[in-house]
Amino acid sequence: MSKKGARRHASGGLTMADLAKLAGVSKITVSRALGNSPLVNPQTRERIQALAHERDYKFNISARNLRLRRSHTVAVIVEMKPSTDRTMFDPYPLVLLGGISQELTAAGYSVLLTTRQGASAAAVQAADGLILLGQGAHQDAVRRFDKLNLPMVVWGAPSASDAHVVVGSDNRLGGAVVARHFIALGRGRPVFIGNPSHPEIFERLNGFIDALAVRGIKPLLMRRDEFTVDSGMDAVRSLHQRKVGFDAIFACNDLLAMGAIRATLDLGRSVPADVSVVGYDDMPLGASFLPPLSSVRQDWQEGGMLLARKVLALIEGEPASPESLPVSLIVRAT
Amino acid sequence: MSKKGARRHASGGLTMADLAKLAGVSKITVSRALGNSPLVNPQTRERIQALAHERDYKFNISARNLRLRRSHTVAVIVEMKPSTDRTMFDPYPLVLLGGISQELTAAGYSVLLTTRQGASAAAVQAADGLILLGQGAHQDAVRRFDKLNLPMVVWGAPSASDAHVVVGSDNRLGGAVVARHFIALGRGRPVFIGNPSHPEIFERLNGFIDALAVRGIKPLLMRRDEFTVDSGMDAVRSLHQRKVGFDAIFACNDLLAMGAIRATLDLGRSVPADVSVVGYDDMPLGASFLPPLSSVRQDWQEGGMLLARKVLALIEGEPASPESLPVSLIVRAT
DNA sequence: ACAGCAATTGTTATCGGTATCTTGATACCG
DNA sequence: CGGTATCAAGATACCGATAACAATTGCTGT
Repeated sequence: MSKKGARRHASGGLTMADLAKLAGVSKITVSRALGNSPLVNPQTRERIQALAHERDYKFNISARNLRLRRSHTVAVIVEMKPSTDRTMFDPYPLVLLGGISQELTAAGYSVLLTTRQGASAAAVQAADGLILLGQGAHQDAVRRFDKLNLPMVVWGAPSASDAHVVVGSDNRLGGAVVARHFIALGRGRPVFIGNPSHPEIFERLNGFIDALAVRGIKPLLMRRDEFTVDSGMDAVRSLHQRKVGFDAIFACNDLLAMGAIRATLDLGRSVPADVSVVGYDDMPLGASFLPPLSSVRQDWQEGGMLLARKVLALIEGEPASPESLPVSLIVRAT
Repeated sequence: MSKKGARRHASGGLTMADLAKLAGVSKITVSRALGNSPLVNPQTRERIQALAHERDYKFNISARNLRLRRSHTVAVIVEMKPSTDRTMFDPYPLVLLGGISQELTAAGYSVLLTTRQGASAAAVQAADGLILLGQGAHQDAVRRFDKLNLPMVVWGAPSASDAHVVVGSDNRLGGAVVARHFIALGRGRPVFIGNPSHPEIFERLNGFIDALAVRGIKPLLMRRDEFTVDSGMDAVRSLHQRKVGFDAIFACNDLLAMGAIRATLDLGRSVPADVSVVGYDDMPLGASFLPPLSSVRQDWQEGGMLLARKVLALIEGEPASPESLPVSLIVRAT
């Protein structure tokens, strides 16, 4: 019973040696023909390629990998807990993945997707390079993968202390852009909603604070750990209960922003007349929200592609440097 | 310049032969020790494992794969166009992936993520099995992968004609459940919004129609290709312009449902007093929508795990049959 | 006519593991 | 005490591709 399935895979196909025998040449000639090497006669090449196609010959990648000592594979390690984790349900990592995948594929590489736990599962070691996604990446995880001694690129907020190539969008700029927007609108009592224990969000907060400081404005920090609509509503209600005045809200995520707007409206105040609100991530839904949400947009797709290009560079032995991607403020109705 | 990076990867580590020399045994003994084979003396095993750890020995997966003719890898092929494609920006495939990944990892397998274009990129051939995600999967793509002759499982709507193992959530049931909900509410003029050229959505529509037919009710089909809020609003406005009466809406996606609700409210009608609305997918945001959205929930996580289990079964040569996952109607305020 | 060169193809070794078959040593049995 | 069972470890032969080097052929130039 277990034979059938296994055998189909195991010895289903011909090898180069088989093809060689069929074509009356040696294996190496077959190898060269299939690899489009200039070392074979064009006619021979044609003949062998045709034969290979006809007989449905399939490459044995493992053999090639072994011989070439290269797998043409990059492992992408994602923080992906099955629990109620943010990362897992957000569409963004997927877009990031899309960018990575697109770029790697174009370069003839494959993507080995792994979770942190699964990363021990051997196969990662066969990769030519590593990409780390997920906010926790900076702390302990990085070290574990460091010692694999593979070309590695990390997505996140760069910190002075790390020695690896970090690519991320410019969160500090994101915060600053919003701050300047508020200043331009003449807002003087801004609130920041979010969880600054995430390095990326910490950066947003810092950019926000610093840019506001230019005008002597100090924002209020409403720490909220969840990235949900409810959490955003709760934050604003809590402000109200404490009778704290505010005329602008920077939520570090669009869902929080939506919640904040809703709670603000519920309290009888107008958005944007009384309170300006800006979110982060510019999720597709934001444009259809009522009122249409202003938000900071990150180019995830491009981020993924950049990550991919950096690993590829490292794999080729070329240098690669950390890089921050610009973000843009999309001003809508709020 | 290109040497440094390449070399680091290529010949950085020791081989079993090296370890063997160091330990004064033969390489096969090392192999056994590291593989926890009962064929070595426990003491020897300890000693070798300690040595391996100390010297930071790294397995060469390619070599093992070649010898064992197994890669312990499953390729997941995703429809992931960089264009404005639905799949790419939806969080659901990621959840599906999460389920797959979790289950495969637990079984000691890795996930090779590939897009359709990239699927030609060699590495797929090295996989022990295949999982196809993405709505287009049924048509042409399947055949291409069929001839790889690998254990394969497809996510989607089962159709009588296909010969492969299809796993999906029970879309027909999803439609039926909504129909019964409307019937129970006494609604007699239901509308379906969505794009039935997707096989999965076609099923939802059919389930909806059939279950309504029991009461002699015929729903109106508002075909809309985009899965967006705007598209949902547009559908309802169009109904209104054409002066079509309706008292219930089944949108094949939550965003469409939200748009439909908004447009309905804009037109001065009440939800749910005048019009009942049910969406599909039960996205997290739905619960926070105003009014909280009723929706059909699919268990994507479980779906992913099921897909994984089926391929694993096939890989082991065991039989596997198509399967539909139950869905559940989450009744909220609409 | 023969060295010299280019174009093709072949021979051999090797990548780093593991399966199979043997061998050596020790223990156990009647 | 001879013979067999048991355990531990080694020798050898692969898995299927490719690199390095070698060999063959035909053609060129002087």
